[in-house]
Amino acid sequence: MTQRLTHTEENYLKAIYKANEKTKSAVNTNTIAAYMNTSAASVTDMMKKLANKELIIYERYKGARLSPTGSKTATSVIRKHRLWETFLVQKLGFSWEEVHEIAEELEHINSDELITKLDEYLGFPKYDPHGDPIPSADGKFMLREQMILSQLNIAESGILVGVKNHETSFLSHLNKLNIALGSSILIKERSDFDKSLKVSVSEGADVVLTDMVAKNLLIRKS
Amino acid sequence: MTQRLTHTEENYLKAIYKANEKTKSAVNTNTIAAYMNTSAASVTDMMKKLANKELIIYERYKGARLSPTGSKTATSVIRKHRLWETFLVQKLGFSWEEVHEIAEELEHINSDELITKLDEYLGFPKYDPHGDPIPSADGKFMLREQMILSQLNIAESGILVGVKNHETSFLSHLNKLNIALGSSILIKERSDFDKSLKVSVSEGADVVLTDMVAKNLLIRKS
DNA sequence: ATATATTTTTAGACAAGACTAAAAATATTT
DNA sequence: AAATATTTTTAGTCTTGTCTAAAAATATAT
Repeated sequence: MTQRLTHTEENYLKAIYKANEKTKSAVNTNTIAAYMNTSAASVTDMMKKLANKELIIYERYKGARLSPTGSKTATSVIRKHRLWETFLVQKLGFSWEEVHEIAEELEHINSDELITKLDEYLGFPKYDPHGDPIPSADGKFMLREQMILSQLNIAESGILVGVKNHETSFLSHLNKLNIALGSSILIKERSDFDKSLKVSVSEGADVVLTDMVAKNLLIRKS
Repeated sequence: MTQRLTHTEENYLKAIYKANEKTKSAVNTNTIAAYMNTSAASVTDMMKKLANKELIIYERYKGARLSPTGSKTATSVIRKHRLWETFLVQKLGFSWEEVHEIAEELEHINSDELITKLDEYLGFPKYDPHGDPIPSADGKFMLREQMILSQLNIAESGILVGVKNHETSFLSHLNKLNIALGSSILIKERSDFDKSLKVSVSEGADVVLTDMVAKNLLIRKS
């Protein structure tokens, strides 16, 4: 008896889910407000509604955490988002920095059958175009061994499997550097001064990555 | 400078467009209320809002008609609906009676680029899975020569190019009779009593169609 | 052409999701 | 531990889209 939720309710659940991934404990009102780009007062209002619907466990002044139902809903929305992003890139030819906004709308389309068929059509992908894991229908994520590029030593190399930052500007920056999912990155030098790296990408020309960039690249050691 | 509209506003515009297709003149409040499955009072409220935004021309007690902008918006929503229906059937393998509801949601996704790419991906289809014409980006419909099956005489035949009724029950009925878009239908007998037809479908076994069914089948004479 | 019926609009309310400003609770300093 | 700062909640409004009941306009029938 999954109740039908509004887009806004679904987005709040997603925000709590994502905030909780990082902090682990109950999520603050202000944190949610930042995620949702709204006021703390609005968040409090919504927390009461979601608690009433038993989607979250909420205690005044203590923050919120997802109930089992709420968690299921949140992962289902994330699943839909990531499957749609995969569709947009793999089938329609969008670039990875163009798909987030559109998927933000598509993720709220309400049809289990649609998602089942889309998943099949895409060949049951396990990762989306940014390398994020796509949860299965029952909410399980396929985990993988990964580390941050900055943790590699000189002469070590890795395959890019994901990015931590999804901003258009960051992704476009990677495009310009010819860095994409699957690229092989070999560390050649590290500056003692600012930790910037000289790397070669897929056996090609050398490029310089600031530490800020390197910290946002997830690789599998190779 | 196309303003961003709510789903509801878009649905009202679509309703006015469709009602106007039939009646040609300004559309009554009650007619719109029936299309939207809401009260006349709500319609009046919305008419004021849409008139304020210059999407319709509205006169109290006289009804509404679309402005050029309103008409453009309505056709764009219809274009999106029909492209998505085509996607659902051709790519995801849905049956023609399953796609309307899902497309009712998808038609409100807001991205011109998405629709351009989807159109291309589908091979620029001119008709959707029910045989309805898909308007081009500039709002033009591809018309075709067609007539209603009931107008055929004995021994004449036609190719099914569209259906006038989109209800699930009607479409499932056609499925059972093995009638689909492209089927060739040959009239063999007509009952004087109730106008029911004995026809053969694509050179196959004979089936009986009630007049109610025959009136909803659009064919190209063959 | 007057009475009756129908259609449409107005008036007043409500729920959802948001806001601002002020009050209350909790955290952090000194 | 008192004073100050921060966070969170409450109170009161607003907008959107809806509703019902009553009033006004238009259409139909006698």
